[in-house]
Amino acid sequence: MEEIIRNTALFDGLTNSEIKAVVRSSQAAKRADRAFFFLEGDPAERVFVLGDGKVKLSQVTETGQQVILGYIAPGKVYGIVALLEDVEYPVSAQAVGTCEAYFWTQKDLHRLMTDFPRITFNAMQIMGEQIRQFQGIVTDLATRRVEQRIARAILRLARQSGRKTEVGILIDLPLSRQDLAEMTGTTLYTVSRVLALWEKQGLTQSKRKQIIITNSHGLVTIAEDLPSGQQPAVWVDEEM
Amino acid sequence: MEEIIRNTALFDGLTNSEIKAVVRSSQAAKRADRAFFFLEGDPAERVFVLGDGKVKLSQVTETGQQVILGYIAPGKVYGIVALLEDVEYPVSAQAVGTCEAYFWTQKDLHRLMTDFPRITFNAMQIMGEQIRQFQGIVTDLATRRVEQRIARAILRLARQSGRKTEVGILIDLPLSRQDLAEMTGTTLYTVSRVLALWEKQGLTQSKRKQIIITNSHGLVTIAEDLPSGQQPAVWVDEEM
DNA sequence: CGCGCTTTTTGCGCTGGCGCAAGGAACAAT
DNA sequence: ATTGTTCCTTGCGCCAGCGCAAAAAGCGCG
Repeated sequence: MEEIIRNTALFDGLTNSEIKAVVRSSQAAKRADRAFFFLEGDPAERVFVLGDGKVKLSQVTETGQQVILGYIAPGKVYGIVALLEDVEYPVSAQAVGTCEAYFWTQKDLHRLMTDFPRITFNAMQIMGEQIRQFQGIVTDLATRRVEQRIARAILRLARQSGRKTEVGILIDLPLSRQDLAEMTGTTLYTVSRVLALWEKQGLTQSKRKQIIITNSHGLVTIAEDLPSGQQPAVWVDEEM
Repeated sequence: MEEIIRNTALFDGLTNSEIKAVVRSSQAAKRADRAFFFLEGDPAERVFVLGDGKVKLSQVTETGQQVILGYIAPGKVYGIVALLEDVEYPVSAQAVGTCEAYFWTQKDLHRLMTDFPRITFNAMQIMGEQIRQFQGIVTDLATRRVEQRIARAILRLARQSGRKTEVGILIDLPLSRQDLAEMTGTTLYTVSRVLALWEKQGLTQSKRKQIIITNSHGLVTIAEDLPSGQQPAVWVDEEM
């Protein structure tokens, strides 16, 4: 547990004794599958670091459509907006499978930040990272066609939750067609059809809530919209 | 000029003497129409506050398609990622008309931030704001149909660059159909047709690179996809 | 005022992707 | 095994939005 906290970007660069202080003011939170850590619109007062499991971040529109903004892997921070004053969580955070997390209240973290300014620096770094990521997603949604968006979403997931197997890179998440549709602004029907096509082309293998990339090269070709047969930039390290 | 800097969110809550120190380390930058303050991919080493004019933030895909991520109004901060170490600007910032801005180097700002921690706090606040905004745009792009997205983009612009006139709320930006298309992930043709329709319905009046909202109520109805005739939430204050 | 450039409009044909509906497959619980 | 539930597939019809092309309208400049 101290291990997780020590290796989190939020507490990067702290000394052992500083980490101790951080650990001391931490609290633990467990969630069963599908339980929420917080809901969109809740007053944001806790910053979380995921210990074990996966967490889904999503928004829901007035018409009830869900949008998945991303998944959190162990060691990653979520709910970081709780550092700011008087804000609400802009997304909901839901456990995907049983989860263990650590959290700090706004008050505790403010104290830690004054004691150890490095944390403030780290927090800004994380927020900057997020801004960049969302800007990229906006550009994706605005310019790419559906097949490309799906390819890019899968590659993004592979980079953060990919696990190498004999067959290929397994997306280590229970990821339904519906989920993928909600990440890419399309429908489960279209996702299903695209995955069926890719299976035929030998790019992926997919089962119920599971996807394996069997030819990342080929998938990258689609993701970058190359006229096929070109050298793609590195997206997923083949030798993970 | 001190006036602008004093009223910027980044320097909110500083005392007069502190503002003086901030002003002392500031530098001025002017740009002609269409000139760039920085390009996507440039090493990020300056944080800007716009004094006069308008600035467009955009990304370009490998295939050359431009995406407009937003416009900056006077008094607003841009390039704030330059606070972080070793990053590149994720967007380009281009002058729309002649612009005057003030900027601080990363080094200067780090010093100011240690001297006046309030600046750090403000910076985080701004970044949090941006994260929320982009998350909202992602959800828009993923779930709304074109007409709705255009309505929402225009209302967003109205809130930050709207000017009340006798006819209605003028979007105080030279905004072409193409620009609006690049903000909403559609084509200039579709934007043109939508604006023509709205003109007929009395919702907007549009000329070359200019849009006036003549019935914000009606526009909001579209933006929120209400079955028409319902009470919309407040989007743009009619009594601006 | 006339020329050239940029922006806008609109007709037209086309298609990518939507979404219903129905059936099948995988999993969980008893 | 049986039943219920959730998830996935696929045929089919449809239409929102794309994008070419060509013309019109504005604007700046000499």
